[in-house]
Amino acid sequence: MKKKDMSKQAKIQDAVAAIILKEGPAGVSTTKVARRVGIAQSNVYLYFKNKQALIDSVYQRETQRIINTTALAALADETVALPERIRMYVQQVYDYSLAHPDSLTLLQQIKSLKGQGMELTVGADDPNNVVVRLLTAGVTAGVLKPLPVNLFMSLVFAVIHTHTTNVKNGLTSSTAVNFDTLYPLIWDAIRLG
Amino acid sequence: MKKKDMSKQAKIQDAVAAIILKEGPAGVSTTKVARRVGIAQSNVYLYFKNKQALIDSVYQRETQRIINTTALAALADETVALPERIRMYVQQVYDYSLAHPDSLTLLQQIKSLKGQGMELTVGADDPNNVVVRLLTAGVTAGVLKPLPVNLFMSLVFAVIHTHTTNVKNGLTSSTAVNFDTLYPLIWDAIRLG
Amino acid sequence: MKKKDMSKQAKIQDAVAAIILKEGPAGVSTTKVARRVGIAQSNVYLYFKNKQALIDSVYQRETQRIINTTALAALADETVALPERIRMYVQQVYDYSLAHPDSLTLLQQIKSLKGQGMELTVGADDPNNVVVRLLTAGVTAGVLKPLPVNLFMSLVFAVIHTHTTNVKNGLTSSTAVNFDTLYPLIWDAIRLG
Amino acid sequence: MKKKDMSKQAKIQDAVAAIILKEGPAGVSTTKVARRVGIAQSNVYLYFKNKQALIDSVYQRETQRIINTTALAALADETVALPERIRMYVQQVYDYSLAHPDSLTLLQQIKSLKGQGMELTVGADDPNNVVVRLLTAGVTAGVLKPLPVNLFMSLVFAVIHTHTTNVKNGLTSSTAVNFDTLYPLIWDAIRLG
DNA sequence: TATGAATGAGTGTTCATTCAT
DNA sequence: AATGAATGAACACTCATTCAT
Repeated sequence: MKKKDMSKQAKIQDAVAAIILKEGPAGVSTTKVARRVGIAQSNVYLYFKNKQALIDSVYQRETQRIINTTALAALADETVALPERIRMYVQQVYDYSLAHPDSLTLLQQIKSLKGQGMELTVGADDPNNVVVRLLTAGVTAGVLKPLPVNLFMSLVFAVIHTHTTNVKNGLTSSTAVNFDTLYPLIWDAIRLG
Repeated sequence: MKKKDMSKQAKIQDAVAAIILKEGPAGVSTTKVARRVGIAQSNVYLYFKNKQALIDSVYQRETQRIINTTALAALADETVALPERIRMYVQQVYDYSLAHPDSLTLLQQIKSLKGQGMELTVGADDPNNVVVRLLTAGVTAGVLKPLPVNLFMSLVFAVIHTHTTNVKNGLTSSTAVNFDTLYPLIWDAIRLG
Repeated sequence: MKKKDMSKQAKIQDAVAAIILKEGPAGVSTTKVARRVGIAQSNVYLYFKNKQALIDSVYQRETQRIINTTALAALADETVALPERIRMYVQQVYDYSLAHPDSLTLLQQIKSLKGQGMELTVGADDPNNVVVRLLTAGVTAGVLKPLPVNLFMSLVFAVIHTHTTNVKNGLTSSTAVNFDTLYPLIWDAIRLG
Repeated sequence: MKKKDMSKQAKIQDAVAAIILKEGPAGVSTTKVARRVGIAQSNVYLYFKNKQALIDSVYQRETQRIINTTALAALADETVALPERIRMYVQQVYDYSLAHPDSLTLLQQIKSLKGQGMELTVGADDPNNVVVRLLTAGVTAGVLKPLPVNLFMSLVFAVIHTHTTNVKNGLTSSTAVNFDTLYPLIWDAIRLG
C-alpha cells in the first residue's frame, strides 16, 4: 500500500538513496537508478532536470524529513528553560537517528560528493535556523560554553551518528547504551561550569 | 627545492590529494591527475597498478604522516597519569590538524568513496591501536565514562576537525579559540564524574 | 531491399564478420565495427552486452544458418540406408560451403580466438548431435572404419573447406572438381573395407 | 642445462609460443612476453624489430623445426616407390605431431592472426616444396586421385592434428589408435582405384 | 647488452543527456 | 507520461614503440 501510492518521483529518489548507501555517491548513475525503479533510463529526465538536480532533491527530501519529524516549535518555546530545550533538541536528533539509521549517513555521503568541507549538521548554514538560535541563546545566557555553536552541533551529530552506527552494526546494544547514558557525554561537554 | 626533489610518485599523489579536496573523491580521474602533473595519462600506470591503488596510497601516505608526526610512544608511557596522557593525545590531534588542515578532510573524503559507514579516526580499526588502548584503560580505571571508546574518538575528531575548518575558513580566529579553550569541551564530555 | 530491411543488430554482426574475414578475429574492435556500420561506437553496446557477446552472437548466427540450411531430419531418417545418409551429410556440407564460402572460415577464425584446440566441426561438442549419431551408427554397423568419429568430421570439413577456398581463389574451377569427383576422396577414406 | 644454454632470443620465442598456446595469438603482448622471460619490456626490441617480426620468427622457427626433424631427402629419393615415399611422408608428419603435439596448433594459431584463408600445411606455398612435388608425382603416375594436391595435404594435416589433439586430451589412447590404424584412413582417401 | 621512463594511440565500457515517436 | 534509439564525451587501462642512459 505504501509502495503503491508512491509517486514515481519518490521511487526514483528512493532508488538513488539506496544506491548511495550501498555503493557510495559515486555509484549513482541514471542507468542504475532506472533499472532499479523499472523504468526507461530517459524517463529519469521527465522528473528531474539532470542528475545533479536529482541528487540535490534527495538531499533536500532527507533534510525536510528531519525537519518534519522534529518538533521545531517546541525548541523555540521561550517559556521552557534553555537546558530543557537543549535536551529536547538532542533527544530529537537521537530519536530520529535511531529510527532512521541511514538518514544521516545519506546526507553525509551526498555532501562528500562535492569537495567542500563538511559542516553537515542540517541547515547549520541557515543563520535563522532554530537550532542555531537555541544554542546561541544558550551561550549568551551563560548556560553553554562560549564557543562557536557549530562545534556543538558537530559534536552532537558525531556522537549520535557513531552511536547509531554502532547499534546498527551490532557493536552496541541499544539497551546497554540509551539516551540517558549518552546524553551526559553531550551535556557535560557543552554546558558551562 | 621542495618540488624539485619530489619523486614523480609523490607528485601524482599530491595531484590526487588536491583534486579530492577541490572536487571530492569522485572527481579524481587519471586524465585529470596526469594533466595536473604534466605527464601522459598512461604514465600514471607506471607508478600505480591502478586507480584504486593510487587512491589507497594517498590514504596510507596521509595516515603515515599522522603516525610519524605524533608521539605515540608517550601515549603508552604508563608512568604518566591517564588524564595527562589523554590530554596529550587530544593535543597531538589538535596540533596536527591545525598544522595540516586538509589532512583529516582528505582522509574523510577517501573513506566516503566506498559506501561504508565512517569509522575513520585513523587506525581505529586496529584493535591493538595505541589510542584505543589508552581510552579503554581510561574507562577501566574509572577516569572516563563507561561508553564505547569509538564514541570518544569520534567526538574528538569531530570537534577538532570542525574547529580547524572554522579557522581555515576565517570563521574563528585561532587565538580566540585555542587548545586551552577547546579542550574542556572534550574533557568535560568524556571524563567520569 | 536487402540492406534496408536489416535490423541494426544484423548490420553490426555483418560488420564483425567482414572484419574477421579481412583482418582476422584480433582485428575486431568496437570502433572499427561502428565505423563500418556508420554509427557511434557506444551504440554497439545498445545491441550487445559487450564485445564477447557480440562475437559469440556472430558465431551462433553462423552455426544457426548452417543448421537452418541443412536438412537434419533427413540424416536421421532410419528408413534410408546409412551410406546414403552419410553421402547426404557430406553433400549438405559441400553445398553449404560452396554457397557460403566464408562461413566455415568465419567459424574457424572465431574459434581460434580462444587458445583452445579446434574441434570446430559445428556442434561436435553436442553428444546428441545428429551427425555424431549418424557417423557413430555407421561405425557400429560396420559401414565405417572403427575410429573416433571426430576424425571423420574433421576430414570432411578440411577437404571441403580447402576445396571451397581453392574455388574462391580461382585455383580450382568448380566444374573441374565437383561433388562427384570430390566425394570419393571422403568416402574411400572413411568406409570400411 | 637445456634452458641455461638457450639464447635470450630463443627464450623470448618460447614465451611467445607458450602464450599463444595458452591464450591464443591475440594474447601476445610485449609486456607479457617480457614478464615471462624476466627481462625489461623494451628489451624485446633488442632482439626483434617489432612485434610482427617476433611472431613471424616464432612461426618460422616452428616450420624449420619440422623441416629439420623430417627426413626430406628420403621423400625425394626416386629409387623408392611412390606409395612407399608417400607413406613415409605421412608417417613423418604423424611422428612429429605426436612428439610435438602443440606444434601444429601453434602454427595454425599464428596463421589465424591474419585474415587470409588458411592453407597452413607447412610450406604448401612453396611450389618447389618437396611434398608438393612428391604428391604431384603421385597424381601424374596415376597412384593418387587426380585432384589438387593441397586437398591431400589438408586432409593429412586435419586427420593427424585431430588425432594428436584427441590423444593429448585423453579422448583417444595412442595405443588404441596408432599409425597403422590411422594410415588407411588417409591412404584409402587419396590413392587411385 | 640492458634498462626504466616515457608516450600517443588505442582498447572496451559507461555515462549523462537529447530527441523522435 | 513514457520509451528506445542515439550519441559524444569521458573513463580506466593496455599496448607497441622509442630513447636516454
